Amino acid sequence: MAERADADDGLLVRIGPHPAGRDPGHRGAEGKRAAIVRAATELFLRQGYQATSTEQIATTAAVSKQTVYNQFGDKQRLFRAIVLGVTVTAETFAAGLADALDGIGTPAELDAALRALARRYLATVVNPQVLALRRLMISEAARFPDLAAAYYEQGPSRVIAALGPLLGGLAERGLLEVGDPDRAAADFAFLLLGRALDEGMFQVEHRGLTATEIESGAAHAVDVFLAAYRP
Amino acid sequence: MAERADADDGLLVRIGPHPAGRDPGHRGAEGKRAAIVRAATELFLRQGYQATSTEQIATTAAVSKQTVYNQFGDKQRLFRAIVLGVTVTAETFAAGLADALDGIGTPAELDAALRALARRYLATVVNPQVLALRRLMISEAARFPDLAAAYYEQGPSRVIAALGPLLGGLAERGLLEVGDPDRAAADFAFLLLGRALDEGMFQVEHRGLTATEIESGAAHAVDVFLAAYRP
DNA sequence: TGACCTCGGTACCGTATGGTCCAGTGTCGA
DNA sequence: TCGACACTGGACCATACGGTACCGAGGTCA
Repeated sequence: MAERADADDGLLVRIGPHPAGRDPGHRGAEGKRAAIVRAATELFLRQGYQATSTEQIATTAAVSKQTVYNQFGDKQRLFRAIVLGVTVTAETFAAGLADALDGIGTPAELDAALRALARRYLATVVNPQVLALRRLMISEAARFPDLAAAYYEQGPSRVIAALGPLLGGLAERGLLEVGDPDRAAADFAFLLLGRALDEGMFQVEHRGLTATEIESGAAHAVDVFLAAYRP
Repeated sequence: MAERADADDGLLVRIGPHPAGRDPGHRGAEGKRAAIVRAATELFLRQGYQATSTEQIATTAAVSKQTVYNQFGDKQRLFRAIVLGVTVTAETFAAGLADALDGIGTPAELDAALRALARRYLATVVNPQVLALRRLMISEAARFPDLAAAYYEQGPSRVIAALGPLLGGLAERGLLEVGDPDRAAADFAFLLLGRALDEGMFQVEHRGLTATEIESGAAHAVDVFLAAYRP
Protein backbone atom coordinates (compact mmCIF):
# COMPACT_ATOMS: atom_id res chain seq x y z
CA MET A 1 0.00 0.00 0.00
CA ALA A 2 1.04 3.44 -0.65
CA GLU A 3 2.82 4.66 2.32
CA ARG A 4 3.20 8.34 2.03
CA ALA A 5 -0.09 9.69 1.15
CA ASP A 6 -0.90 13.07 0.09
CA ALA A 7 -4.33 12.09 1.03
CA ASP A 8 -3.89 12.70 4.64
CA ASP A 9 -4.18 16.41 4.44
CA GLY A 10 -7.66 16.57 3.08
CA LEU A 11 -9.84 16.99 6.03
CA LEU A 12 -9.43 19.29 8.87
CA VAL A 13 -7.18 21.58 10.64
CA ARG A 14 -3.60 20.51 10.58
CA ILE A 15 -1.67 21.43 13.63
CA GLY A 16 1.32 19.29 14.28
CA PRO A 17 4.15 18.23 12.12
CA HIS A 18 3.65 15.16 10.15
CA PRO A 19 4.64 14.31 6.63
CA ALA A 20 8.14 13.35 7.52
CA GLY A 21 6.96 10.15 9.00
CA ARG A 22 5.93 7.04 7.34
CA ASP A 23 3.53 4.60 8.62
CA PRO A 24 5.01 1.26 9.40
CA GLY A 25 1.57 -0.20 9.40
CA HIS A 26 -0.41 0.00 6.25
CA ARG A 27 -2.51 3.02 6.59
CA GLY A 28 -0.58 5.63 4.77
CA ALA A 29 -3.35 6.62 2.46
CA GLU A 30 -5.80 7.00 5.23
CA GLY A 31 -3.52 8.78 7.56
CA LYS A 32 -3.33 8.14 11.23
CA ARG A 33 -4.27 11.69 11.86
CA ALA A 34 -7.56 11.24 10.07
CA ALA A 35 -8.18 8.04 11.97
CA ILE A 36 -7.61 9.86 15.24
CA VAL A 37 -9.95 12.61 14.22
CA ARG A 38 -12.62 10.14 13.28
CA ALA A 39 -12.29 8.16 16.47
CA ALA A 40 -12.16 11.22 18.67
CA THR A 41 -15.14 12.78 16.98
CA GLU A 42 -17.24 9.75 17.52
CA LEU A 43 -16.16 9.26 21.10
CA PHE A 44 -16.47 12.86 22.12
CA LEU A 45 -19.91 13.11 20.62
CA ARG A 46 -21.06 9.95 22.26
CA GLN A 47 -19.43 10.20 25.67
CA GLY A 48 -18.40 13.78 26.18
CA TYR A 49 -15.01 15.24 26.87
CA GLN A 50 -14.18 13.97 30.31
CA ALA A 51 -15.53 10.52 29.80
CA THR A 52 -13.35 10.01 26.76
CA SER A 53 -9.77 9.17 27.59
CA THR A 54 -6.90 9.77 25.24
CA GLU A 55 -6.07 6.13 25.55
CA GLN A 56 -9.51 5.16 24.38
CA ILE A 57 -9.14 7.47 21.45
CA ALA A 58 -5.82 5.92 20.58
CA THR A 59 -7.17 2.42 20.86
CA THR A 60 -10.23 3.17 18.79
CA ALA A 61 -8.10 4.79 16.13
CA ALA A 62 -5.76 1.79 16.25
CA VAL A 63 -2.88 4.07 17.05
CA SER A 64 -0.62 4.55 20.01
CA LYS A 65 -1.30 7.20 22.57
CA GLN A 66 2.01 8.76 21.74
CA THR A 67 0.86 9.33 18.21
CA VAL A 68 -2.17 11.17 19.44
CA TYR A 69 0.07 13.44 21.45
CA ASN A 70 2.49 13.86 18.60
CA GLN A 71 -0.27 14.95 16.31
CA PHE A 72 -2.33 17.16 18.55
CA GLY A 73 -0.20 18.17 21.48
CA ASP A 74 -2.75 17.56 24.17
CA LYS A 75 -6.32 16.58 24.73
CA GLN A 76 -7.68 20.10 24.69
CA ARG A 77 -6.16 20.91 21.35
CA LEU A 78 -7.47 17.70 19.93
CA PHE A 79 -10.92 18.59 21.16
CA ARG A 80 -10.73 22.04 19.67
CA ALA A 81 -9.66 20.66 16.33
CA ILE A 82 -12.58 18.26 16.33
CA VAL A 83 -15.17 20.86 17.20
CA LEU A 84 -13.92 23.42 14.76
CA GLY A 85 -13.83 20.83 12.04
CA VAL A 86 -17.36 19.71 12.66
CA THR A 87 -18.70 23.21 13.00
CA VAL A 88 -17.73 24.04 9.49
CA THR A 89 -20.70 22.19 8.12
CA ALA A 90 -23.08 24.53 9.90
CA GLU A 91 -21.78 27.44 7.91
CA THR A 92 -22.47 25.83 4.61
CA PHE A 93 -26.00 25.20 5.73
CA ALA A 94 -26.51 28.83 6.64
CA ALA A 95 -25.05 29.88 3.33
CA GLY A 96 -27.51 27.67 1.47
CA LEU A 97 -30.55 29.39 2.91
CA ALA A 98 -30.53 32.22 0.43
CA ASP A 99 -31.13 29.86 -2.47
CA ALA A 100 -34.17 28.38 -0.83
CA LEU A 101 -35.94 31.73 -0.73
CA ASP A 102 -34.87 32.90 -4.12
CA GLY A 103 -37.13 33.97 -6.92
CA ILE A 104 -40.35 33.99 -4.97
CA GLY A 105 -43.09 36.10 -6.51
CA THR A 106 -46.43 34.98 -5.16
CA PRO A 107 -47.81 34.06 -1.75
CA ALA A 108 -48.27 30.50 -2.91
CA GLU A 109 -44.64 30.30 -3.88
CA LEU A 110 -43.69 31.79 -0.56
CA ASP A 111 -45.68 29.18 1.26
CA ALA A 112 -44.12 26.36 -0.68
CA ALA A 113 -40.62 27.72 -0.31
CA LEU A 114 -40.98 28.22 3.40
CA ARG A 115 -42.23 24.70 3.80
CA ALA A 116 -39.33 23.27 1.91
CA LEU A 117 -36.90 25.33 3.88
CA ALA A 118 -38.55 24.35 7.13
CA ARG A 119 -38.34 20.68 6.29
CA ARG A 120 -34.69 20.90 5.51
CA TYR A 121 -33.91 23.02 8.53
CA LEU A 122 -35.75 20.75 10.91
CA ALA A 123 -34.31 17.60 9.46
CA THR A 124 -30.82 18.99 9.75
CA VAL A 125 -31.16 20.08 13.32
CA VAL A 126 -32.68 16.89 14.68
CA ASN A 127 -29.97 14.81 13.10
CA PRO A 128 -28.49 12.77 15.94
CA GLN A 129 -24.99 13.96 15.23
CA VAL A 130 -26.04 17.56 15.29
CA LEU A 131 -27.93 17.06 18.52
CA ALA A 132 -24.95 15.30 20.02
CA LEU A 133 -22.66 18.15 19.10
CA ARG A 134 -25.05 20.57 20.64
CA ARG A 135 -25.21 18.60 23.85
CA LEU A 136 -21.46 18.35 23.87
CA MET A 137 -20.95 22.06 23.49
CA ILE A 138 -23.43 22.85 26.21
CA SER A 139 -21.71 20.38 28.47
CA GLU A 140 -18.30 21.87 27.86
CA ALA A 141 -19.33 25.50 27.87
CA ALA A 142 -17.76 25.91 31.28
CA ARG A 143 -14.44 24.36 30.33
CA PHE A 144 -14.25 25.89 26.85
CA PRO A 145 -16.22 29.12 26.97
CA ASP A 146 -14.60 30.49 23.86
CA LEU A 147 -15.28 27.31 21.90
CA ALA A 148 -18.88 27.23 23.01
CA ALA A 149 -19.33 30.84 22.00
CA ALA A 150 -17.70 30.20 18.65
CA TYR A 151 -19.89 27.20 18.05
CA TYR A 152 -22.99 29.15 18.90
CA GLU A 153 -22.08 32.07 16.71
CA GLN A 154 -21.21 29.95 13.75
CA GLY A 155 -23.90 27.38 14.21
CA PRO A 156 -27.34 28.06 15.62
CA SER A 157 -27.00 31.80 15.74
CA ARG A 158 -25.55 32.07 12.28
CA VAL A 159 -28.52 30.41 10.69
CA ILE A 160 -30.97 32.77 12.32
CA ALA A 161 -28.81 35.74 11.48
CA ALA A 162 -28.80 34.65 7.87
CA LEU A 163 -32.54 34.18 7.83
CA GLY A 164 -33.38 37.66 9.11
CA PRO A 165 -32.34 39.64 6.05
CA LEU A 166 -34.05 37.15 3.80
CA LEU A 167 -37.33 37.67 5.58
CA GLY A 168 -36.70 41.40 5.48
CA GLY A 169 -36.31 41.18 1.73
CA LEU A 170 -39.59 39.33 1.40
CA ALA A 171 -41.22 42.02 3.47
CA GLU A 172 -39.92 44.71 1.21
CA ARG A 173 -41.56 42.98 -1.68
CA GLY A 174 -44.83 42.89 0.18
CA LEU A 175 -44.90 39.16 0.73
CA LEU A 176 -44.56 39.42 4.49
CA GLU A 177 -45.32 42.01 7.07
CA VAL A 178 -42.34 42.08 9.32
CA GLY A 179 -41.49 44.64 11.94
CA ASP A 180 -38.17 43.31 13.13
CA PRO A 181 -36.66 40.83 10.68
CA ASP A 182 -34.27 39.35 13.21
CA ARG A 183 -37.02 38.68 15.65
CA ALA A 184 -39.14 37.20 12.92
CA ALA A 185 -36.29 34.92 11.99
CA ALA A 186 -35.93 33.76 15.56
CA ASP A 187 -39.66 33.22 15.77
CA PHE A 188 -39.59 31.07 12.69
CA ALA A 189 -36.64 29.08 13.94
CA PHE A 190 -38.03 28.33 17.37
CA LEU A 191 -41.56 27.67 16.21
CA LEU A 192 -39.98 25.09 14.00
CA LEU A 193 -37.26 23.65 16.20
CA GLY A 194 -38.12 24.48 19.77
CA ARG A 195 -39.77 21.34 20.90
CA ALA A 196 -37.60 18.91 19.00
CA LEU A 197 -34.48 20.62 20.23
CA ASP A 198 -35.73 20.61 23.76
CA GLU A 199 -36.48 16.93 23.71
CA GLY A 200 -33.29 16.11 21.91
CA MET A 201 -31.20 17.75 24.58
CA PHE A 202 -32.40 15.47 27.32
CA GLN A 203 -32.58 12.21 25.45
CA VAL A 204 -29.22 10.88 24.53
CA GLU A 205 -30.77 8.05 22.60
CA HIS A 206 -32.90 10.26 20.46
CA ARG A 207 -34.04 8.46 17.39
CA GLY A 208 -34.46 11.32 14.95
CA LEU A 209 -37.88 12.27 13.69
CA THR A 210 -39.73 10.30 11.08
CA ALA A 211 -40.33 11.84 7.70
CA THR A 212 -43.96 12.29 8.64
CA GLU A 213 -43.10 14.09 11.84
CA ILE A 214 -40.75 16.37 10.01
CA GLU A 215 -43.35 17.12 7.41
CA SER A 216 -46.00 17.82 9.96
CA GLY A 217 -43.76 19.90 12.19
CA ALA A 218 -42.59 21.98 9.28
CA ALA A 219 -46.11 22.53 8.01
CA HIS A 220 -47.36 23.60 11.39
CA ALA A 221 -44.51 26.02 11.97
CA VAL A 222 -45.02 27.63 8.59
CA ASP A 223 -48.75 27.90 9.13
CA VAL A 224 -48.32 29.65 12.44
CA PHE A 225 -45.57 31.83 11.15
CA LEU A 226 -47.57 32.95 8.15
CA ALA A 227 -50.71 33.46 10.19
CA ALA A 228 -48.74 35.95 12.23
CA TYR A 229 -46.61 37.52 9.54
CA ARG A 230 -48.72 37.44 6.42
CA PRO A 231 -49.59 40.95 5.24
CA MET B 1 -33.44 24.27 70.08
CA ALA B 2 -30.75 23.74 67.63
CA GLU B 3 -28.57 26.70 67.86
CA ARG B 4 -26.59 25.24 65.03
CA ALA B 5 -29.44 25.18 62.59
CA ASP B 6 -29.35 28.91 62.37
CA ALA B 7 -25.66 29.14 62.16
CA ASP B 8 -25.55 26.82 59.24
CA ASP B 9 -27.60 28.65 56.77
CA GLY B 10 -25.31 31.50 56.16
CA LEU B 11 -25.55 31.40 52.44
CA LEU B 12 -22.68 29.91 50.69
CA VAL B 13 -19.21 28.77 51.10
CA ARG B 14 -18.36 27.71 54.54
CA ILE B 15 -14.80 26.78 55.06
CA GLY B 16 -13.99 27.26 58.64
CA PRO B 17 -13.79 24.20 60.80
CA HIS B 18 -16.64 23.07 62.84
CA PRO B 19 -16.84 22.46 66.53
CA ALA B 20 -15.73 18.93 66.63
CA GLY B 21 -17.78 16.15 67.96
CA ARG B 22 -21.43 15.49 68.02
CA ASP B 23 -23.75 17.94 66.52
CA PRO B 24 -26.28 19.24 68.95
CA GLY B 25 -29.51 17.39 68.98
CA HIS B 26 -31.19 15.23 66.40
CA ARG B 27 -31.77 18.51 64.62
CA GLY B 28 -28.07 18.36 64.18
CA ALA B 29 -28.23 15.55 61.73
CA GLU B 30 -30.90 17.37 59.78
CA GLY B 31 -28.83 20.51 59.85
CA LYS B 32 -25.79 18.77 58.46
CA ARG B 33 -27.79 17.04 55.83
CA ALA B 34 -29.26 20.34 54.77
CA ALA B 35 -25.85 21.92 54.73
CA ILE B 36 -24.56 19.17 52.49
CA VAL B 37 -27.51 19.56 50.18
CA ARG B 38 -26.97 23.28 49.97
CA ALA B 39 -23.28 23.00 49.31
CA ALA B 40 -23.68 20.22 46.79
CA THR B 41 -26.43 22.04 44.97
CA GLU B 42 -24.35 25.12 44.56
CA LEU B 43 -21.26 23.24 43.49
CA PHE B 44 -23.00 20.89 41.10
CA LEU B 45 -24.81 23.76 39.46
CA ARG B 46 -21.67 25.78 39.11
CA GLN B 47 -19.13 23.14 38.20
CA GLY B 48 -21.01 20.11 37.05
CA TYR B 49 -20.98 16.59 38.37
CA GLN B 50 -17.50 15.39 37.53
CA ALA B 51 -15.74 18.57 38.41
CA THR B 52 -17.20 18.56 41.88
CA SER B 53 -15.43 16.24 44.28
CA THR B 54 -17.05 14.79 47.33
CA GLU B 55 -14.28 16.26 49.35
CA GLN B 56 -15.06 19.71 48.08
CA ILE B 57 -18.68 19.22 48.97
CA ALA B 58 -17.75 18.16 52.46
CA THR B 59 -15.42 21.09 52.93
CA THR B 60 -17.93 23.57 51.64
CA ALA B 61 -20.61 22.16 53.88
CA ALA B 62 -18.21 22.28 56.81
CA VAL B 63 -18.69 18.61 57.34
CA SER B 64 -16.44 15.62 57.13
CA LYS B 65 -16.39 13.51 54.04
CA GLN B 66 -17.49 10.58 56.08
CA THR B 67 -20.67 12.38 57.02
CA VAL B 68 -21.48 12.94 53.40
CA TYR B 69 -21.18 9.22 52.81
CA ASN B 70 -23.14 8.42 55.91
CA GLN B 71 -25.98 10.60 54.78
CA PHE B 72 -26.17 9.82 51.10
CA GLY B 73 -24.34 6.59 50.46
CA ASP B 74 -22.42 7.70 47.42
CA LYS B 75 -21.95 10.54 45.03
CA GLN B 76 -24.55 9.42 42.56
CA ARG B 77 -27.26 9.17 45.17
CA LEU B 78 -26.36 12.57 46.48
CA PHE B 79 -26.65 13.96 43.00
CA ARG B 80 -30.01 12.37 42.47
CA ALA B 81 -31.29 13.75 45.73
CA ILE B 82 -30.15 17.22 44.75
CA VAL B 83 -31.74 17.17 41.35
CA LEU B 84 -35.01 15.74 42.50
CA GLY B 85 -35.14 18.29 45.27
CA VAL B 86 -34.54 21.19 42.96
CA THR B 87 -36.92 19.95 40.34
CA VAL B 88 -39.83 20.17 42.73
CA THR B 89 -39.95 23.92 42.35
CA ALA B 90 -40.72 23.52 38.67
CA GLU B 91 -43.89 21.70 39.53
CA THR B 92 -45.18 24.48 41.69
CA PHE B 93 -44.59 26.85 38.83
CA ALA B 94 -46.55 24.70 36.45
CA ALA B 95 -49.32 24.41 38.98
CA GLY B 96 -49.53 28.18 39.29
CA LEU B 97 -50.25 28.68 35.62
CA ALA B 98 -53.94 28.00 35.93
CA ASP B 99 -54.45 30.99 38.20
CA ALA B 100 -52.81 33.32 35.72
CA LEU B 101 -55.38 32.51 33.06
CA ASP B 102 -58.37 32.44 35.34
CA GLY B 103 -61.47 34.52 34.96
CA ILE B 104 -60.72 35.92 31.57
CA GLY B 105 -63.75 37.21 29.70
CA THR B 106 -62.65 39.64 27.05
CA PRO B 107 -59.91 39.77 24.45
CA ALA B 108 -58.33 42.68 26.27
CA GLU B 109 -58.19 40.66 29.44
CA LEU B 110 -56.72 37.78 27.55
CA ASP B 111 -54.04 39.98 26.14
CA ALA B 112 -53.14 41.35 29.53
CA ALA B 113 -53.17 37.96 31.19
CA LEU B 114 -51.00 36.40 28.55
CA ARG B 115 -48.50 39.21 28.88
CA ALA B 116 -48.31 38.82 32.60
CA LEU B 117 -47.91 35.10 32.30
CA ALA B 118 -45.27 35.52 29.64
CA ARG B 119 -43.28 37.90 31.79
CA ARG B 120 -43.31 35.55 34.70
CA TYR B 121 -42.53 32.52 32.59
CA LEU B 122 -39.63 34.18 30.82
CA ALA B 123 -38.19 35.65 33.98
CA THR B 124 -38.33 32.28 35.67
CA VAL B 125 -36.65 30.41 32.89
CA VAL B 126 -33.77 32.81 32.34
CA ASN B 127 -32.97 32.81 36.01
CA PRO B 128 -29.30 31.85 36.24
CA GLN B 129 -29.99 28.98 38.62
CA VAL B 130 -32.62 27.57 36.33
CA LEU B 131 -30.34 27.85 33.33
CA ALA B 132 -27.55 26.23 35.29
CA LEU B 133 -29.75 23.31 36.22
CA ARG B 134 -30.77 22.91 32.64
CA ARG B 135 -27.17 22.88 31.48
CA LEU B 136 -26.32 20.43 34.20
CA MET B 137 -29.05 18.02 33.21
CA ILE B 138 -28.11 18.18 29.58
CA SER B 139 -24.51 17.54 30.50
CA GLU B 140 -25.37 14.54 32.61
CA ALA B 141 -28.03 13.11 30.36
CA ALA B 142 -25.62 10.40 29.28
CA ARG B 143 -24.63 9.40 32.79
CA PHE B 144 -28.12 9.71 34.30
CA PRO B 145 -30.58 9.13 31.48
CA ASP B 146 -33.45 8.43 33.81
CA LEU B 147 -32.78 11.55 35.84
CA ALA B 148 -32.58 13.69 32.75
CA ALA B 149 -35.84 12.28 31.52
CA ALA B 150 -37.48 12.85 34.88
CA TYR B 151 -36.24 16.40 34.98
CA TYR B 152 -37.52 17.07 31.52
CA GLU B 153 -40.92 15.59 32.21
CA GLN B 154 -41.39 17.42 35.45
CA GLY B 155 -39.76 20.64 34.41
CA PRO B 156 -39.86 22.07 30.91
CA SER B 157 -42.31 19.58 29.52
CA ARG B 158 -44.66 19.80 32.46
CA VAL B 159 -45.16 23.49 32.03
CA ILE B 160 -46.10 23.14 28.40
CA ALA B 161 -48.33 20.21 29.17
CA ALA B 162 -50.11 22.33 31.74
CA LEU B 163 -50.49 25.22 29.38
CA GLY B 164 -52.13 23.21 26.62
CA PRO B 165 -55.47 22.54 28.32
CA LEU B 166 -55.63 26.13 29.49
CA LEU B 167 -55.35 27.37 25.94
CA GLY B 168 -57.85 24.77 24.92
CA GLY B 169 -60.26 26.14 27.49
CA LEU B 170 -59.83 29.64 26.16
CA ALA B 171 -60.53 28.35 22.70
CA GLU B 172 -63.75 26.75 23.84
CA ARG B 173 -64.86 30.10 25.11
CA GLY B 174 -64.12 31.67 21.77
CA LEU B 175 -61.15 33.70 22.92
CA LEU B 176 -58.66 31.81 20.83
CA GLU B 177 -58.78 29.73 17.73
CA VAL B 178 -56.71 26.71 18.44
CA GLY B 179 -56.50 23.53 16.47
CA ASP B 180 -54.13 21.53 18.61
CA PRO B 181 -53.87 22.95 22.12
CA ASP B 182 -50.63 21.15 22.90
CA ARG B 183 -48.96 22.46 19.83
CA ALA B 184 -50.24 25.92 20.55
CA ALA B 185 -48.78 25.71 24.02
CA ALA B 186 -45.42 24.69 22.65
CA ASP B 187 -45.59 27.51 20.12
CA PHE B 188 -46.23 29.98 22.87
CA ALA B 189 -43.43 28.62 25.01
CA PHE B 190 -40.80 28.62 22.32
CA LEU B 191 -41.79 31.94 20.82
CA LEU B 192 -41.24 33.28 24.27
CA LEU B 193 -38.22 31.35 25.47
CA GLY B 194 -36.46 30.01 22.43
CA ARG B 195 -33.79 32.56 21.89
CA ALA B 196 -33.04 33.28 25.53
CA LEU B 197 -32.78 29.61 26.28
CA ASP B 198 -30.54 29.04 23.33
CA GLU B 199 -28.15 31.76 24.34
CA GLY B 200 -28.27 30.79 27.96
CA MET B 201 -27.17 27.28 27.20
CA PHE B 202 -23.90 28.34 25.66
CA GLN B 203 -22.97 31.16 27.97
CA VAL B 204 -22.08 29.99 31.40
CA GLU B 205 -21.75 33.53 32.62
CA HIS B 206 -25.16 34.55 31.49
CA ARG B 207 -26.41 37.49 33.46
CA GLY B 208 -30.14 37.23 33.24
CA LEU B 209 -32.23 39.57 31.16
CA THR B 210 -33.02 43.09 32.24
CA ALA B 211 -36.57 43.98 33.16
CA THR B 212 -36.87 45.83 29.88
CA GLU B 213 -35.73 42.86 27.87
CA ILE B 214 -38.16 40.62 29.66
CA GLU B 215 -40.98 43.05 29.07
CA SER B 216 -40.15 43.42 25.43
CA GLY B 217 -39.62 39.72 24.84
CA ALA B 218 -42.89 38.87 26.51
CA ALA B 219 -44.78 41.51 24.58
CA HIS B 220 -43.40 40.34 21.28
CA ALA B 221 -44.14 36.70 21.93
CA VAL B 222 -47.71 37.46 22.92
CA ASP B 223 -48.20 39.66 19.89
CA VAL B 224 -47.04 36.99 17.53
CA PHE B 225 -48.94 34.29 19.32
CA LEU B 226 -52.18 36.24 19.23
CA ALA B 227 -51.66 37.28 15.63
CA ALA B 228 -51.61 33.61 14.79
CA TYR B 229 -54.18 32.28 17.22
CA ARG B 230 -56.71 35.07 17.63
CA PRO B 231 -60.10 34.04 16.27
C1' DT C 1 25.96 0.58 2.98
C1' DG C 2 26.09 3.05 7.17
C1' DA C 3 25.32 7.16 10.11
C1' DC C 4 21.53 9.71 11.29
C1' DC C 5 16.81 10.96 12.12
C1' DT C 6 11.91 10.78 12.99
C1' DC C 7 8.08 8.36 14.67
C1' DG C 8 5.56 5.25 17.36
C1' DG C 9 4.84 1.61 21.06
C1' DT C 10 5.30 0.55 25.85
C1' DA C 11 6.24 1.29 30.28
C1' DC C 12 5.94 4.53 33.48
C1' DC C 13 4.93 8.74 36.62
C1' DG C 14 2.33 11.96 39.31
C1' DT C 15 -1.91 13.36 40.54
C1' DA C 16 -6.68 13.43 41.56
C1' DT C 17 -10.62 11.13 43.18
C1' DG C 18 -14.31 8.01 45.01
C1' DG C 19 -14.71 5.51 48.75
C1' DT C 20 -13.24 3.10 53.29
C1' DC C 21 -11.37 2.53 57.88
C1' DC C 22 -10.27 3.89 62.36
C1' DA C 23 -9.35 6.15 66.57
C1' DG C 24 -10.51 10.10 69.25
C1' DT C 25 -14.17 13.10 71.08
C1' DG C 26 -18.06 15.51 72.49
C1' DT C 27 -23.29 15.12 73.39
C1' DC C 28 -27.40 12.99 74.81
C1' DG C 29 -30.39 9.67 76.92
C1' DA C 30 -30.75 6.45 80.65
C1' DT D 1 -22.12 8.98 85.69
C1' DC D 2 -21.89 5.88 81.76
C1' DG D 3 -22.58 4.01 77.39
C1' DA D 4 -24.43 4.59 72.73
C1' DC D 5 -24.08 7.43 69.09
C1' DA D 6 -22.65 10.47 65.45
C1' DC D 7 -19.26 13.30 63.79
C1' DT D 8 -14.35 14.56 62.81
C1' DG D 9 -9.94 14.29 60.79
C1' DG D 10 -6.91 11.99 58.43
C1' DA D 11 -4.61 8.16 56.77
C1' DC D 12 -5.22 4.97 53.31
C1' DC D 13 -6.49 2.17 48.98
C1' DA D 14 -7.45 1.25 44.29
C1' DT D 15 -8.08 3.13 40.12
C1' DA D 16 -8.03 6.02 36.26
C1' DC D 17 -6.13 9.32 33.54
C1' DG D 18 -3.21 12.97 31.29
C1' DG D 19 1.12 13.30 29.94
C1' DT D 20 6.20 11.88 29.27
C1' DA D 21 10.72 9.08 28.73
C1' DC D 22 12.94 6.01 26.31
C1' DC D 23 14.23 2.84 22.98
C1' DG D 24 13.79 0.25 18.87
C1' DA D 25 12.10 0.16 13.96
C1' DG D 26 12.07 1.80 9.67
C1' DG D 27 13.27 5.32 6.47
C1' DT D 28 16.65 9.10 4.40
C1' DC D 29 20.70 10.83 2.67
C1' DA D 30 25.34 10.79 1.49
